[in-house]
Amino acid sequence: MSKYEHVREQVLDLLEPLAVGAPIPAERELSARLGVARMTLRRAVDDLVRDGYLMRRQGHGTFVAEPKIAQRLTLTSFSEDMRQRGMAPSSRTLALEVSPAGARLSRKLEVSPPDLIVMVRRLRLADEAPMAIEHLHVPQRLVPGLSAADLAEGSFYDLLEERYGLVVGTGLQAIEPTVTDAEESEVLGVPPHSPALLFERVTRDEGGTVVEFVRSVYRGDRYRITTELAPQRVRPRGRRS
Amino acid sequence: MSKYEHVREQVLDLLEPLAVGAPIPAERELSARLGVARMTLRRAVDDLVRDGYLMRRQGHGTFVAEPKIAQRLTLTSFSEDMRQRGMAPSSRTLALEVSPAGARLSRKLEVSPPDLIVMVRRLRLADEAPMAIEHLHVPQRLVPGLSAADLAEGSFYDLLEERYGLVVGTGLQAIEPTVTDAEESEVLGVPPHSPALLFERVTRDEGGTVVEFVRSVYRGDRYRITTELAPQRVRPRGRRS
DNA sequence: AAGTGGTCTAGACCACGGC
DNA sequence: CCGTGGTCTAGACCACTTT
Repeated sequence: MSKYEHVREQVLDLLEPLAVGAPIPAERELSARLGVARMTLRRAVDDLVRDGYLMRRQGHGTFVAEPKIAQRLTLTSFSEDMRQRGMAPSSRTLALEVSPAGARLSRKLEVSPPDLIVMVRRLRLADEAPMAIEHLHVPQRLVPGLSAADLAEGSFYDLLEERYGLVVGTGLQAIEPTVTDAEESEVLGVPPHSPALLFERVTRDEGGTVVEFVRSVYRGDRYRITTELAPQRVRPRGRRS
Repeated sequence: MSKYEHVREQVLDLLEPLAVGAPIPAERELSARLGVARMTLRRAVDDLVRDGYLMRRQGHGTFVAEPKIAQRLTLTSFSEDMRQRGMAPSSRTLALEVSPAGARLSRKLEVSPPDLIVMVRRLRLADEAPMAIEHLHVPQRLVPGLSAADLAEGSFYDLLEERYGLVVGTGLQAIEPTVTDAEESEVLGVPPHSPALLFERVTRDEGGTVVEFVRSVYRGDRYRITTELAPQRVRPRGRRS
């Protein structure tokens, strides 16, 4: 772990017991206390400010920020997402089968069409009420021995890391509006043709290998996306390809 | 303009003629050439990497990145958003009226209920085809003399800055799925009850004053959100309020 | 071994806010 | 005025990749 990451953890520990709005020690003092250069401390604090833990006021000080109203759109599992929203996540596996990828899936997963894919259909619940239907696709080669029981509890990403050594790196996600079809309405317990959000996500590990393709339908009446927007700083411009 | 911002502009100029994948000069050389410390150059390059213009490979070099597949969810105007998507934005004002804020709007805009609000209903087009309906609400005090003609062309944010000296700072946006009602379907030219995205945004200037509340309905068949997701680095934890 | 980006330092000066 | 965060410097060493 780099020094500034370590400092970030220390500052998190320091601000934890503080009330919202309370100041943390001045940068010069804190860097001395932690035994690092001020630049190193600032790098850590920069991160915490970006993540909404702290707020700076020039010429005044650095303060504990309001608890995040809006979490950033970040690469997180359903489980973690729900916990951040203050709900208890759970899951019910509706189907699990293994079959060849085929044309469309093989492109998404960057494998050969005949390669075997584990396909899982899961109902996702928050506080015991249906929240989303998830279609998960993972190349079988990456997760040998994966069973329905493995998916019953806990985060899939944690499982990937702990059992298979796959650390999630980046993801590309598309979001569009849709309405539920008859089957989705039934499973989610909403009227037919209810507004819903369709998520499609391709996730890669740290090495760039595609580890999953997920297609999820979220109930529109229970799920909304809230984001805090920053102004874009860089002037827009065209670029050659 | 700070030095590193100036450096960022210079680096942008430098990489503009380069093809995707081409390397830019090494950091030590480039910082010398631009007459700044390496740390200052790095701060500028950090920004450009975060914004997807450049890509670093440790021990190898820094390279011109692929044109962004996914723009970040950033505080940008409709005009800019459409240009980034490669379409030509335009606008048609459907209605403009001034009336008291009332209970709900006064909360959103953080003004008194009797305060006058400029309310604008606009059809937003991309490549001459309807894309969204926008309901814009701005306290009249902030934009005296605003007329429908002002909104016909150009970005509203540019207008705010140039004529009224209001620089957009942060925004809080909520996104949820919906279906078009009869009137929206008519104006947007889509079948009734088509999937659509509902955006609600509250925007503040740099001083924290609310400058606008916008409620927009986007066609689901023409508009999708694509985001690149980064793993969350900071451990999640509870915090007192 | 040489060259690259990644991190860290100790210090300087500037800009801003409150007293 | 003083203390705060904001920026910038010149140099050092580390980690990684390629030759």
